[in-house]
Amino acid sequence: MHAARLSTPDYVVLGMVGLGARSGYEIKRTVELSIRYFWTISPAQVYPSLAKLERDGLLTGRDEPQGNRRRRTYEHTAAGSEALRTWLRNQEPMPFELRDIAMVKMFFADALTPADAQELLTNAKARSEELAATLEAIRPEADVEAQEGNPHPLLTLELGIAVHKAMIDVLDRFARAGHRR
Amino acid sequence: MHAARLSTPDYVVLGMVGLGARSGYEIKRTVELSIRYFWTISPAQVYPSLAKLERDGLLTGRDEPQGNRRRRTYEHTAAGSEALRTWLRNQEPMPFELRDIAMVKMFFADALTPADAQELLTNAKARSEELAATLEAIRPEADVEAQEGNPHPLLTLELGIAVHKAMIDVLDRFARAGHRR
DNA sequence: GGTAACATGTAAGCGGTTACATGATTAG
DNA sequence: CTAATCATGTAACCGCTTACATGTTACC
Repeated sequence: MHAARLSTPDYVVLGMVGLGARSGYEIKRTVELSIRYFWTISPAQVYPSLAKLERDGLLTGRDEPQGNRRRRTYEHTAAGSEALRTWLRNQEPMPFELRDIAMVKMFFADALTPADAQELLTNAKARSEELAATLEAIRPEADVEAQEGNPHPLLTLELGIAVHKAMIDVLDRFARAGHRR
Repeated sequence: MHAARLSTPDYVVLGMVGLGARSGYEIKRTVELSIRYFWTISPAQVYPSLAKLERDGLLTGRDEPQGNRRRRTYEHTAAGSEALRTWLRNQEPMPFELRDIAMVKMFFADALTPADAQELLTNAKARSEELAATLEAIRPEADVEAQEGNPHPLLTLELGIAVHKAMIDVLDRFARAGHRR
């Protein structure tokens, strides 16, 4: 029950249980449906994390098999809710970490012929357009959730959309400025 | 001399040599001054990577000590330039990978009191403002480089600035919309 | 009867960082 | 004299992913 320091993935698991994801499987699926564009998590992290959080007294688990299919569900303890809030309030440094191969390639694009460089930028723009469209597609659900009193998933969704629209704008302006030459 | 497949950090090293960074130390420093906001690299990667690229015949190294201070400098071979261009042209999938604790925290902010949630968003906004300002500060150098015929570092710089300005906008609109309540 | 989804877990490996180790030169 | 910068490297560790292993239930 004594708390080894929790990692960010642990807090993601804790947070998802707080939002109603009950089993490990559901946590993983919910991550895919929501925060996938700024955080990912694999089953090999989720299950050990749940076990650890339960050992530390931040979650209570109970077996809730569906027929013969096993299933373990979790809920916050009081300590678990408090640990999540403490982490959210805690003003640790939050470096903006982006590892983007497309940006790296664009940075080095001078090594290419103008035509090849242009193609690279076109691909990057297409990628952002696809991502923005994908995010727009889930906006209705986030809207509903916002009207039900939790506007923050909509906020992060809008941040994602805005980021990609901004990138599209810059790439468009650059192309029009005629750096192709 | 036979090529084990190169990783992205290897191509970053190769690309930096192409842009004129000569020693391992200089490569590391140049990364810090330029692409740090979308790619990082540590000395423990740079030196083995240089050795590998030389073994593979993509770089030629020569010892160029400065006084008694040792120093090994590198240049592209023809195969090295070609390998870089091939990689830049190659249309591998380039997933947009962002791991951002601030976004995660904002996503879960509903677990906080409105006042604490607002503070979280204020911090996120401040972070983007600082980053945008830092990037703006190096714009003059990128402008000069663009006028000298390599506009791509300026492009990636502008992408970074635009991304953070977009985030600031969304966070401002959200705050004004009065979700604090 | 087969595929997809539900469900949980482990083992091995990889990519990367941190910390360490060493030493020369320059600027204050 | 001392701190910062230049310069190169290794060893240990860690977080995370991939691949594997197993079994159930729902749907076509």
